[in-house]
Formats: sequence, C-alpha cells, structure tokens
Amino acid sequence: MYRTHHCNEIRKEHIGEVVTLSGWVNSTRDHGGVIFIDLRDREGLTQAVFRPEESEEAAKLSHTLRFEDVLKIEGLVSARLDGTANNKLATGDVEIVVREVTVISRSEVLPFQLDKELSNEDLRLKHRYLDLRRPRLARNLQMRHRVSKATRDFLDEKGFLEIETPILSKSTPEGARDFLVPSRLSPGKFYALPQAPQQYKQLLQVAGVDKYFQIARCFRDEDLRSDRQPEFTQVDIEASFVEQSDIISLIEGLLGRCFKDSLGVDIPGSFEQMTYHTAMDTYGSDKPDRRFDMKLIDVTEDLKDCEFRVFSGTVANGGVIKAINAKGFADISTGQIDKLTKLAQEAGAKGLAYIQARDVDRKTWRSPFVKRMTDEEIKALRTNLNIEPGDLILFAADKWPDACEVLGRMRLAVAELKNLLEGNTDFDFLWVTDFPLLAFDAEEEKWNAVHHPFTRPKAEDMDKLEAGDYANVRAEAYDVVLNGNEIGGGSIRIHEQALQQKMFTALGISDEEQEAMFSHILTAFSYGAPPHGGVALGFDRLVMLICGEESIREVIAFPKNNKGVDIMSDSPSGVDFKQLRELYVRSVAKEKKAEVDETPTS
RNA sequence: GGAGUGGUAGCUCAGUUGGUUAGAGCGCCGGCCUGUCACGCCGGAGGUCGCGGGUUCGAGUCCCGUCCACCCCGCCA
Repeated sequence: MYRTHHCNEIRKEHIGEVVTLSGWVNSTRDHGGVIFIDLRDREGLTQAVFRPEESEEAAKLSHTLRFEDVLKIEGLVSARLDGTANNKLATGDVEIVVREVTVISRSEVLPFQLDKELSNEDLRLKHRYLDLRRPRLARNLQMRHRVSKATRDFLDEKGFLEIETPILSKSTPEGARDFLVPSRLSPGKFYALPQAPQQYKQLLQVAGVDKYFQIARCFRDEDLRSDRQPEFTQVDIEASFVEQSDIISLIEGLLGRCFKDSLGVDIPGSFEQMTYHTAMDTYGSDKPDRRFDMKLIDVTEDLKDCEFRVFSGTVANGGVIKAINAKGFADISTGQIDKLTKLAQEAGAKGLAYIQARDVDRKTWRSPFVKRMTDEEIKALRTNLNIEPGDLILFAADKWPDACEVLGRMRLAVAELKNLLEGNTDFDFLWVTDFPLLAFDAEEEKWNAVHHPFTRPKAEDMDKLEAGDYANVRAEAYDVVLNGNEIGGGSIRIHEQALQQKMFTALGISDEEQEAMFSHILTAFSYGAPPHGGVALGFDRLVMLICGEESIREVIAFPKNNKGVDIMSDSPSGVDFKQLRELYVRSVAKEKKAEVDETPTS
C-alpha cells in the first residue's frame, strides 16, 4: 500500500496513528542530526521528520534526498514541539516521525525551480509536466474541473442532455479558417474539424432533443493570442421553444453556479443588459469593461462650429465628435501621448486631439487646438466633460462607429497606463444585446454575418431585411461580457427554411452553393423545426478569469505556443511520405533551401 | 502581414558615457550543523552575453542583418 492519507489530510486528531504517505520531496532541511522533508502531492504538504534515534537507516537515507524525489514514508503522527507549529500549512500542527522510507523514484535536477516564478514560457511548455506540479497550475486544473463539474450539474438539473457531435465534420465557407483532415476512403476529399458544433446542435433541436449541451472542443486555424488557442473548449448550449430571455436567465444561473462551486463567490442573480449601440456609444466597445468609468461623451453639438477644422469639418461631413475625460492624467508624458496617438492611428484615426487641463484657467491648458476655441465652446466642454484641474481630455472626430472605436481603445489604453485596474477583484457581468445582423466587408465587398448565418433577425426589423436595408437589421443575438472579456455569445436562430435561404442569399451565397453546403439544414427545416436558440461560452476564458490568470494557457493542461506549436511533443511535425500517399496528399511546403519537399522529414 | 518588448550562468535578473578577469539571488557540487519550514554557516563549480557581420586600440554595451519568444493590431462568421 502506497498511502493511507494524502499530503493535506493529517491533523491533530490523527496524533498517535501510524500512517503511510507518498509524494514528492518539496523541500529538505538537513540539520545534520535531524532532517525535515516536506512531502507534497496535489493536495498539499506534510512535514516528515527523520531522526537517527527513531530509525538510523531512514535518517541516513534522508541525507541523500533531493527535490522531487518520489517517496513512500511510514511513521507516527506526532504533535510538533512547542513553538514550532507552522500556521502557513494546513498540516502545520503535526509531523510524521518517519520509521521507514522507500525511495520510489529519484529525480534529476529540474530545469527550473518549482517554487520560483518563471518567465521563460518556452521552458515551461517544454517541461509542462513539471510546470503543472507548481501549486498555481495545479490549482488551476482543479478549478477547471470544478467549473466543468458545476456546468454539468447545473445543466443536468435543468433537463439538458449532454450529446457529443462529430469531430470529423464539414468545412464551412464562412468564418474562421478550417483545420482540414484528408480522407483516405474518399480520395481527394477532406473533413474539417468543427469551429463549433453549430449546425449539429440546431439539427438536434429539429430532432426533438429539446435541451442540448456539450463541453465541446472547437478548432480554428487562425493566429493565436493570449486568449486564443487553435483548439479550445466551449460550453455549447441549445434549446427549443425558448426566447432570448430564457437563454439569458439560464446562463445567469449557470455562471452563478460556476462561481459558487469554484471560488465560493456569489455573483448577481441577473446581469444588466445594454444594447450594442449603447455599448459602442458609451464605451466604444461591444464588450465594455465597466470596472472603471471614463465614458465616451458626445460633444458634437458643442464643437460643430469650432474653428478647428478637424472638428467642424467632420461634423459637416456627418461625423461626430466624442471625448473621454481621463481624470487626473494631465501630467501624461509626451512619450505616453505619442503612444496613444500611435494607437489611435492604428485604430483608424488620423491623429489624436487632446487637452491637458493643468489648471482652471484655459491659458494653462496644453493642447494643439484649444487656442482656436471660443469661450462658449470651452465652457460647454467644461460642463459636459466635467473638466477639473489635472484632467486629460482625448477627442475623436469621425463617423460615429470609427470615433467610438478609437476612443474605446483610448479608454482601455489609458486605464492600462494609469493602472486603473491594479488590485481590482470585481466581477462585472453584462449582457450586450441587439447586435447588428450583418456587417459590410469593404475588402470583400459583401455582407457578412456579425454572429453567424443562422442568427435570427429581430421581428421588428424583418421588413428592413426584405427591403435590403441590411445595415439597419438587428439580430436576436446577445453576448455575455465579464470585465471587458466576451465570455459567451448566442442567438435565437432561424428555424424557417425560406428565411434561412433569404439569409444565405443576403450573404452572397448562391442557390447552388446553398444546395451544396447547407442542404442538410435547409431540408431539416422543412420537416417541422421548432423555434430554438442557444449560446456558447468560452470555457477557457471563463476559467481563466475565475483563476485570475491573464492567459488561457495557464488553465489548459497542454497548450500550444504563439505559433501553434506544442514544444513538448514537437507537434505539428513531418510525416512519412507513405502516410501522405495513403491520403492522396502531397506537400508543396518548401524546405529552407527552396526545394519542393516530397519526402518530409519527421 | 504589421507594430512593440525581450534574449547575459540551470532559473530570475543587474550590468552606467564602449574600458581590468562579466556580477547578484536562487539552484547545483563538497563540508559542517538535532527543531527547521525561503533553515543556517563555510568553500567550490558553472558564461559562445541568441546567431552572423561591421565600427573601434578595445563591444554584453554602438551600427547592420538574422533567428527565437512574448504581447498587440490585422485575422478570429
């Protein structure tokens, strides 16, 4: 037998018992005579004491122990000597006086120390199995389990069925780039890995499943980010005979359960709802972070006749002028202004207009344009923007969406520069609703679905869809936002064949293409489809936020690096020519020396 | 595809206007130590300063190129 208890289990009441523990050597404190070893498993630490007078053999062996050796110890649970209890450890009142020790496995010196922070992510990922021994990561994995368990429990109680959908799936024309899998049995044809189980879950509604969920792995072949991996997990939910409010209540309950069962935190029973238009207008983002204020204020009326042509000209062309007041940030450095200006330009602005309001008197204001403004204009700004000495005002003048977008980014950048969120532990939940159904892609010169092509237009905007007024059709779609992160999104779906066809046509998908790519779902809708809708939660992001991490890599057991490479197992990697031949695939990838590689290395 | 930050000992980092033999903490190795828990004390080993080129009497430091990592934008219906 390896153990009678785990390493965070022994307490005062066990004193006098003989126990057996197994685990890793977390640390050794060798005093020559007496030796202390902290034994660790995933649950915690227990101190073992080796004394020659108890067992000469064990004490002798204990001198040779190194970090991360794996041991089995047997000994007597004893109270620690007076004044030597360790209140940092749950097991700190007791220790195991060892009478027998077995070295199960020795460890080489580790490539990094487990008790120190480590910035070399390459090294961490290469030895992920060691990284995961660190308490923070071990805790994250346990939290992740808690959240998925809470999800399953909650949805089960609500009558949802967990159903698996295919991983070998069909390529979809819209959306992200697909991962493709060549088919050996159908030469020249390919499966795609699912970007989401969207169509399957809708077909399950046609099947009468009524309430479906899946903790589903999804795949998108796009560039990575700290919150994006090529394969990720989403909590995929779909239900029949539901309206938007039903899904919203369901998710509020689900998130409540997740936070309760993982962190023990009570979150609000319902979240504020905000339209997409209000979110953009007020925060310059469809996923506003409301943990700090700095709202976007419209000053178009105040400055429409301003002598500063950038402002008045924009208004004359139908644009707007918006501003944010970065309270107390008038002492911003020139370098920081430059940085913000560059950011604004990246977001599409021509420049960044600002006022550093050093004191009350406008003569103390530092600004490229303020001298050209009338006293009335200044007065209006003072009032509307609540300008006080020490404030920094940033302006954007452009078409409404662009001005909002630019200032939205400024708002986040200022919060970053000013460390507004340092130490903030709030959880601010929010629903963003009434998204536009379609958005025009200038590059492709076509309309794209903002959410996806199965999203239902709002009933009151249906006539606009008929009329081809695509820009003003709103969708029965909603996102759930936590602290400026989109943690989920969903919609009520189209369940009518004719409407779905109309939607495809609006997206520029010809009748032939509809037949080839979507006949299964269009046909299914002709056999009695219930109204339905659902949502998908970004599970990795949710767990990341629950764990207080800044990257989803910290909550995924074996993540890939920025280039999509698993540097531990070295995947992706080359395959044998024979494997490719069986799949009727030939690589045209060029090796470093510019030759076509027909026998890839492995 | 574009911008930014970084790369110095096993790890985390410092290294000033270019100037002696490139440092610290932790880890590692050896020794001492019977109540520690970031144990302590003594001693020691350990470096292609990412790589290549250049400027210079002299380059970790300046210049050019390049590779890698992270981060952001694009992209992610």
